[in-house]
Amino acid sequence: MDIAEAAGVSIGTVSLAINDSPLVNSETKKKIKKLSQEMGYIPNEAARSLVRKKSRQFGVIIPEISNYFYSTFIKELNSFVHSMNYGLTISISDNNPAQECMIIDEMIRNNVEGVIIVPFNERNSSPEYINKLRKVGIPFLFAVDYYDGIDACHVISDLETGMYNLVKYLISLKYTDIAYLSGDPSVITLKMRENGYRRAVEEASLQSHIIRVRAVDYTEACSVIQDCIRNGSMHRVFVCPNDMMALGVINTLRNNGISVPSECAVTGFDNVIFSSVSSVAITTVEQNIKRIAEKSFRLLIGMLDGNKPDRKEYLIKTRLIKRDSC
Amino acid sequence: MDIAEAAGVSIGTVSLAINDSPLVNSETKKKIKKLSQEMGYIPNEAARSLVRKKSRQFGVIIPEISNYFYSTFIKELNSFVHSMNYGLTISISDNNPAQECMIIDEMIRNNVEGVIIVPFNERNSSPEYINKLRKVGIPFLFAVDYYDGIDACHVISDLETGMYNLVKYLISLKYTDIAYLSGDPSVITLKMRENGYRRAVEEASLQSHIIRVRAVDYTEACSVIQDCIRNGSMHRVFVCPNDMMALGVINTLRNNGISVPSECAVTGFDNVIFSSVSSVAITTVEQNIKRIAEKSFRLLIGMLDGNKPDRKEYLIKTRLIKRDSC
DNA sequence: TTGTAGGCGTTATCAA
DNA sequence: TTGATAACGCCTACAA
Repeated sequence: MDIAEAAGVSIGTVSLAINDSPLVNSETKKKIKKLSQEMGYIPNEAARSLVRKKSRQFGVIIPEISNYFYSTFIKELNSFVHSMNYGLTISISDNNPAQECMIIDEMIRNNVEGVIIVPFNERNSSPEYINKLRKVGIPFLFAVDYYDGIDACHVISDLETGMYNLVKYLISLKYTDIAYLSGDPSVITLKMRENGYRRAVEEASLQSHIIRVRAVDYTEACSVIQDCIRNGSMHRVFVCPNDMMALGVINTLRNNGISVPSECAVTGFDNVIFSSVSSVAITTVEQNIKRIAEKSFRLLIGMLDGNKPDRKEYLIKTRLIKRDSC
Repeated sequence: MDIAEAAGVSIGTVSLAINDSPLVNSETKKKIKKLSQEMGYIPNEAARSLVRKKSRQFGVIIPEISNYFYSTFIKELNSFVHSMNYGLTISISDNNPAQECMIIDEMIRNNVEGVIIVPFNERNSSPEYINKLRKVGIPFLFAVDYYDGIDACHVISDLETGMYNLVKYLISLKYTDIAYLSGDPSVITLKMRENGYRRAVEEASLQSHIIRVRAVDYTEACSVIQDCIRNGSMHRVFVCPNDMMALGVINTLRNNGISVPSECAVTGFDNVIFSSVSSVAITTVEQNIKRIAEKSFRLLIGMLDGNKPDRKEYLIKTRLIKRDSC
């Protein structure tokens, strides 16, 4: 550390000054800070974290990054983490358990102080590798979704109530023939939505129409609706578990000369950007991504201070957004 | 290191074994590996990088993450980096020079071995803080865009040729009244597109119609087209510098009863997902994001081995995607 | 208020 | 083929 000799003090004093210790004379401190500035000194984080046994880094794992929902989550989380003077290590599992396992190891190697895991959207039959985090004493939790069988808390949207309210709203609009495009119900977040639909429809003593789709995406939505049109098995409303599917439904309907919403109503879910960008503004349910990020972060920070979360499940309120597609 | 005593060997031998050194007896190695597995040993990266002076980490800076273009770039880059057994530190500048400056410091502190900078989309009047990287000897380059005045190479799409080819294609379709929605020409990547438009139109001796917009986004596109309709200053084709704007134009036209493409043609740029998701499939120009990521990465890897890039500018070919909006 | 010295977990250089 | 030991750069007692 050449600043030491340049300033004519010992290396220990420099360290104290750099870290703003009150022990060091303010004159000396000023001199050292000025010098270190001039010499472009930048401390070595590896050495620091080695001796302090703290990295001031959090880790977050997401299934994919080129997905507006996840990337927005990252954006929000990133700003919370930075506002507390922590760094955020972002890792992408690519919907792959093996990858996720590797990432966990990586995080441990790098001494992150806490991990937020956003599970991928497929069944993960054996996520027990996640327990490695507990073994080495790194606090962690799930956000947006969770894996069954891991003892950790999770922060997710109250999807069931969200969908329930949406369908209730449809019913209040006097719709009675309401179909739901549902994916694999073994995926928790899809199951929750489906439950909301079911509950609302049953309460109103309406017939439930669940159309199973193989994948909850745009293309699949298009082809399913194409089929419905061919078969004449149309419904007055198509409720979709996400906005991309709603968009697919709308585009397919319109391309077949069926007008939305006058002949056929459609709703989405998530309120990702496309909602406002569609040819007809889509009625949808907004997930409060920022709030999920914030809550996860606060819980994690709390766990660092030894505060165990007081529940296993934290549900974040959703918001019904009424637009023009129904 | 408790593995050492458990295995009855010295700590140095354990280190060798863990790192698969051929110096150590294969029996011993096997025993040590087995033990370290059982004991759940995970090496401390901070200590490692401290002594090796290598972090096996690259850094990438992007302006925002909840943007399909950037997040796709990250996705591609991430997989290249991981395939070479490096880690990728992803940082978000949030379109903020001060933030970008802090990130650079952070990367230096963390000893990353190379940095890829994706500049933000506004003028950066004094990006000289980036030169700190050079001072400490960390190789870096620009991708997707670049800042003037920094001596580094950049890997970007050949946007000018891309736009030129698109407009030539329009001309070959016998369109003659072609307007261009252009943003701030002091932004390099917008300027390049505009130049392409100009060149094609001039070569064909057509009148050029450049409509300046304040921001190159969806809302602005909508309001500009709304104005055109009001003023009766319509054109036969609206060429947009990106797909979101094209979507805005199309939706506004259709909502005003103007059919696309029969009355009015529209084109986009970038080929982000929306292109195929619009009510009418948008003719656009694809940027080869994967190729940009790959080339940037290869150059950076090369620089680690002391290979100076042989040029300052690397242009990646774009691809014209003919669809239904014209 | 400042200097000295030990140690964080690992690798690398010798010597054995 | 292995063991001992000195770094790596920084922080932190404790001593001065």
